[in-house]
Amino acid sequence: MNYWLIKSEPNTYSWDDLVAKGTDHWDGVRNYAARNNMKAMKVGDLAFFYHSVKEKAIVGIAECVKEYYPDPTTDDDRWVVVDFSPKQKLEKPVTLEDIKADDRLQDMDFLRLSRLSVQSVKKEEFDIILEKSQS
DNA sequence: GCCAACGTTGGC
DNA sequence: GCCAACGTTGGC
Repeated sequence: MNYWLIKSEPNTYSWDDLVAKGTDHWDGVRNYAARNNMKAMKVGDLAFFYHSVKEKAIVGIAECVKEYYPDPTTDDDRWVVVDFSPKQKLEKPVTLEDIKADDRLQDMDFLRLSRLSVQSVKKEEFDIILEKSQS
């Protein structure tokens, strides 16, 4: 079981959009590092859903329900998508500020590689953030 | 709205 | 295959 973080601008695609759809593919990734992460995802893996730009907060947890397959939105066979379903909404969003303020989370890819749209999260980091969402 | 970071493109 | 130019993302 692995943990991930996926980012989206809520204006383009929000947590509520995923909830409304039930299950949806995560398309539009055009970055090799992000794609490689998607290829590594397994069914049952969990991903934080982060709203960038305006909210700058993790708002929910999505579960990978289908492993990677070719991106239906392009003919270019380099790109793939995975399917997600909403798993649970966080009681309280965990903001970028919250993450920056926690000494234990300073090494996250999230802080170092702010532009990577699909990134991996360590189990310890996942647990810490989950804990923050409940306090 | 600005600008830094960084990934991608394209000329050589 | 290198590297400069360019475009995009996303925090501030």
